[in-house]
Amino acid sequence: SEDESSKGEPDEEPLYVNAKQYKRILIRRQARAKLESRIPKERCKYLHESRHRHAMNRARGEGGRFHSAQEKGESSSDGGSLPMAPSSVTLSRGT
Amino acid sequence: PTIDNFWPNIVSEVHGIGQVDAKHQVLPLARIKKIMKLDENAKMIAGEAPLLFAKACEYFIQELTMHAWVHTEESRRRTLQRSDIAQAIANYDQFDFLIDIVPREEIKPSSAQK
Amino acid sequence: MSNSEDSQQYITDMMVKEEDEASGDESDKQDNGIMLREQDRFLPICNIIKIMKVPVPQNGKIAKDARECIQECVSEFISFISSEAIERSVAENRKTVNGDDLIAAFGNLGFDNYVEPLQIYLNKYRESNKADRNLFMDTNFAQNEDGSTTNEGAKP
DNA sequence: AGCGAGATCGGTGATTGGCTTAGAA
DNA sequence: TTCTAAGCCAATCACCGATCTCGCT
Repeated sequence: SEDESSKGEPDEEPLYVNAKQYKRILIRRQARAKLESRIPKERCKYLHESRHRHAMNRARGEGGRFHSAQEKGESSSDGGSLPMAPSSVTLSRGT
Repeated sequence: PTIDNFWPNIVSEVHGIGQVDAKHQVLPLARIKKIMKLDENAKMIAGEAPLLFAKACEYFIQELTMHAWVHTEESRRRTLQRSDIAQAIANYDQFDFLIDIVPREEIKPSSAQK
Repeated sequence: MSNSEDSQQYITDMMVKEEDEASGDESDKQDNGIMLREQDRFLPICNIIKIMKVPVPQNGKIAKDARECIQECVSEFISFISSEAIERSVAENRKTVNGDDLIAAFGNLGFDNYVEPLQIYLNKYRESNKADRNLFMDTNFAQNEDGSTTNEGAKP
């Protein structure tokens, strides 16, 4: 029950492709093969180390969301660390 | 907003443009040019080429996503996933050039195939 | 000094040059030239997502796999059309790929739907550039000897 | 003349993860 | 039902666009 028609190409086409694209598909296949050695086989977890660290160090709300303005310094002797009690608290996002 | 009205809407949209706003494109022109230069035959590239591609890529992304979403709905899902795109590519011969990028076997089982 | 390199990335950002692969080889090693990063091969994922959300209903979701799939498809789209357009420019002994090469490539590869809107867009872009150039050169002379103002709507 | 590659620069939006829960399975 | 994974926030900094010089046609 398998019958990939034969040849030995990377991915076998379903017998017919768009006639206007066929030749270019083959040319592109060769071009990509030349580039293949320079392409990492898998995607990185993140693109930039600095941005990763920035995201990790950012102030976050209770729901894991990024939150604005957690003070940079942290030398407050005050025990209350909550930014302020707003009139309304975390609102669940209705979808 | 249907597939049949997609290109007619695009055409009337371009007519509505007064002056082409080269800045503030949705897609970065420098990145498009960089991708074009990956071709070993590429020598010089006119400034208008990345601009045309920026527009064309918007159309392409919208059209492919729109075709894929049809299959998302057919499967009674609300999350578009990779297999929907594979289906969309298999069902429209203008997407044949993506056959190596998203091979046929990526189509999830028990789905019709034209 | 505080720059600690992590194992996943290749090189930070300074000292990255660009590829230039010479010739003559199809066997893959590990680094035949310089490794390409995702930023070199793909358009930003954020911009892709924004465009994908347009034809999808407001409450619809998009899987991560699907975003990255479209991202790869777009790059192949660019390379596919470019390849055809470049070949046409070479065939006409030009060193520069221009918009007409691209539009011809769209037509030849079966993307007939793209031709009309892109042609209109290209014409408007060239007109805008000419208009801006003339305005800049003239600056003070608001003289219109030409009068062939093919402009349509003025932009307030 | 005009037009594009390459380098430099400064301004800015893409990148980014923890928690909730929609929704795939 | 179980439990994976998409959306949600906004601050930094890599990259994009603007601008220049220098080359080509």
